[in-house]
Amino acid sequence: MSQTAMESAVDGRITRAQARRENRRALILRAAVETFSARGYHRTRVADIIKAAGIARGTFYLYFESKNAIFLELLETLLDEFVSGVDGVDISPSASPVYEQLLDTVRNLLITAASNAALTRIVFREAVGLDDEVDQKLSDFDDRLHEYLQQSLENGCSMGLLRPMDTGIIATCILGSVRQVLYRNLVRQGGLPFDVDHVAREILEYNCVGLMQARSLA
Amino acid sequence: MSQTAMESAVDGRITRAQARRENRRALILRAAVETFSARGYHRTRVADIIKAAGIARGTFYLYFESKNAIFLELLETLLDEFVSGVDGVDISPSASPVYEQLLDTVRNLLITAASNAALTRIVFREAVGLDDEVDQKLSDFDDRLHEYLQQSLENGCSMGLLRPMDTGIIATCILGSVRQVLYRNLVRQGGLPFDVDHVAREILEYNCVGLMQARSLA
Amino acid sequence: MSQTAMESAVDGRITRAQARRENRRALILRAAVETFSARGYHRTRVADIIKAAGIARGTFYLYFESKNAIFLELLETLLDEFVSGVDGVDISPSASPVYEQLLDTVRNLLITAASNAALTRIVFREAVGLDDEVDQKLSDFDDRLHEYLQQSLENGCSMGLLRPMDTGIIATCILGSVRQVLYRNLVRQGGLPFDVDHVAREILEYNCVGLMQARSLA
Amino acid sequence: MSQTAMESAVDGRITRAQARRENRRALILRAAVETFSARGYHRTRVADIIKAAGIARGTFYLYFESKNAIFLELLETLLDEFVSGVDGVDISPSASPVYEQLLDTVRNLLITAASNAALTRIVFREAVGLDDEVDQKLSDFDDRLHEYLQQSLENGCSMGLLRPMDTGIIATCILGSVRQVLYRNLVRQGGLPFDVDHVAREILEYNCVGLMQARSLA
DNA sequence: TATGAATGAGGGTTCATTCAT
DNA sequence: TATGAATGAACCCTCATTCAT
Repeated sequence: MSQTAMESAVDGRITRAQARRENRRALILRAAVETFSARGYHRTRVADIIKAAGIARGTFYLYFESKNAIFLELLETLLDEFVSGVDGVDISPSASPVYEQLLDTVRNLLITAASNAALTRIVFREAVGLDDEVDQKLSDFDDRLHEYLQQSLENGCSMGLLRPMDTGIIATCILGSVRQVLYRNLVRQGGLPFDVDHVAREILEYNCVGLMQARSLA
Repeated sequence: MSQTAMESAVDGRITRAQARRENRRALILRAAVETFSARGYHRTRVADIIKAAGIARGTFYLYFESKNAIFLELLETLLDEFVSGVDGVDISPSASPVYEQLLDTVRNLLITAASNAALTRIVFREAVGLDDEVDQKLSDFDDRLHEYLQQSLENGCSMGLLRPMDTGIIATCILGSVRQVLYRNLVRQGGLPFDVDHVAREILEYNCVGLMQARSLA
Repeated sequence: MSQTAMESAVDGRITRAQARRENRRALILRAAVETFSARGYHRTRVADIIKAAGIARGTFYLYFESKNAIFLELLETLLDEFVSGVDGVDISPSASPVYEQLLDTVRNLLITAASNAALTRIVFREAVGLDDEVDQKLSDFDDRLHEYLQQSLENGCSMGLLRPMDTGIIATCILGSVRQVLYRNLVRQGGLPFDVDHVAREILEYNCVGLMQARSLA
Repeated sequence: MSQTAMESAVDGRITRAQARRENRRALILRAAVETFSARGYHRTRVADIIKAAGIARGTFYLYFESKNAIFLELLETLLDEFVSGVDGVDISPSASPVYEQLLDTVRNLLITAASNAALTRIVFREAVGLDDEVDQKLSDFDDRLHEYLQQSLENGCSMGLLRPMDTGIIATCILGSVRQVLYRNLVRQGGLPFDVDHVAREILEYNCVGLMQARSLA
């Protein structure tokens, strides 16, 4: 056997081992998602996760440093997915209108949440207040969305597309309206599938024109 | 000493004892609010509360059945205050306009939250997922507000004051927008005082007319 | 008022105060008997006793040093009554036959037990193993009865009235047979009244016929 | 390694693990017997048992649900041993005489007690009054023995072997006589070994001679 | 790597007793 | 003397993490 062949054999072995390891990690992560989602962080014991994953106690700690660590990883994964669905606002002439971009963002958030229902449920249920690191991550995520929204709003205002407003407060309102809809659909209604498009349109309509009857001459 | 005098003396003693007891309860409740607010429910040990209250271990259990019970009582107190600020919608001709009533409700929620900052912080931070009873109470509260809002919206629609909409979703949006503002002001910004009136107006404006510049020809 | 009169007045006051005190003690003792009897020593809390007696917590400790002390006093009372029912064996010609004396003793034990049902129940249920002092008192009582019986048996043997036997073991048997009957009647059967005479005769028949020299002509 | 070899290796591992577990359980049970026997149930803390067993706190709960559970198991073990020594009465012509069967039963009880001295001591000292489940178990045991004895007595009476009697009371007497002898030998005399055969014969002599039909020429 | 028995810090609750009124 | 609020030592049990196999 040539050295090259040997190397690649070794590589193959390593690769296969790594794949095995990744599969195992994924297995445990899935089990953790289910368990955390069903029982909440504090009521979930490591024993529950390993039972759901069908692994031994010690094995858990070969893949994750602690119960807190696996939760943190799940949280990061979800937030990353959310963030990746939020594109920066493009105000170049060739770009789609700002409100179209906002619509896309809302839709992305809804879709991400819907396809990560269990995970989202955990975060909404009780990620806040767990520990300082978790709190920080959520705060950062919130801040990031908030800043993005506020910037978008300010751009819209200065371009005359949006009415004058306290962009800090309104950005918070927008975030909250979306967040609450997610919460109600995922946590409260037991994760039943919902009409993403309809919901997104309602949210957008609500955000753009508010509640009142169109004022012809306002 | 006449019998009447004796009786009132006894009454006095009873009243004083009751007052003492109430004071004591209040003392412990205050200590609990501080501790829960600062450290969160799970990281708060009974030891922390009694240290903050300056009482002995056993004394705590003289006034509250358990750590969970005192939390539940705090939660109820807060939710009751919130609920009491939400009046039913009055659509009689002599009543103020529906949007005025909504404005009052928003203001009331903001004020209640601001004057119970620590308590509100606890509820927002981690009341959800604590235990089934707490979850139920919070859900009920949410549902109550949601129903009230949805009913108001439907009234507004049928009276032609509001545009047609999916009142279920929009009620959720409204709730979320207010909730998020509270969260940001109380939890994130460390409870710094904020301009309730300004915030309420912004929220209302946001809810009523949305984000967009007035559409002259819609 | 003469000095003598005053003194006797004072005496009267003292006497009346003492009477009051004794009544109070008796009240608490009765309450303790009921509670201990119903729930057992360990499951009885001081709170139960004072509730049954209708007195305040602190009052209890004005009359008894501790929960253990009141139990000890009850125990002593009962054992004293039992002991007083056991007369020394009289073998003088003018005395009634030994087996008559034994019969009386058994009857006395039964009667004492029946008229102190609750108290006896406590002692049978769990006086043993409570603490060293209680154990000692019970052991002493047991020893005393045992010795008395053994002596009686030896007398009977040496007088040719009883068959030869290991008086130590047999004394124990006799004690046990009586004890078990009490236990069954008082503890197990809920303290329903029982026919003392019938039971005593059966016990005696059981014991005596077994112990006596063969009855050639019965 | 052949599949069969592998399987047996696995079996071996499982068996060894089970054996280890059983040993461990037995170790803790022994420690518990010692501690309960020496200090009594209530004065025994779980800390005492684990110190005696040389294990950690948590380990205890790996093998037993609670302090109460381990006591219950000890109790059951002992009562089972006692019960297994009590054979049903056989009145067929080929069977040994009824009184021989009773003799065996007494002997068995004595032997079981003697070889489980510490355990028996606990049960005698304070099993009664511990909790409802324990009480029930002891009552059931008592009832079982009592019924067995009463049935035996009735058989003996109807066969003309025994004199007429109140079999309920007399069964109680017999039980008590044996019980008291056990108590005296195991609890009071510190568990010093005793001459089982001699004691059994004395008990039997005491019981049988008393129960039998009058012996005309004995 | 996989296992699961062992660990022990941690925390909630009870209840006999004390003491200021 | 009577009260009952206050005390705090005592003790059971859980569960995240470690480690020998």
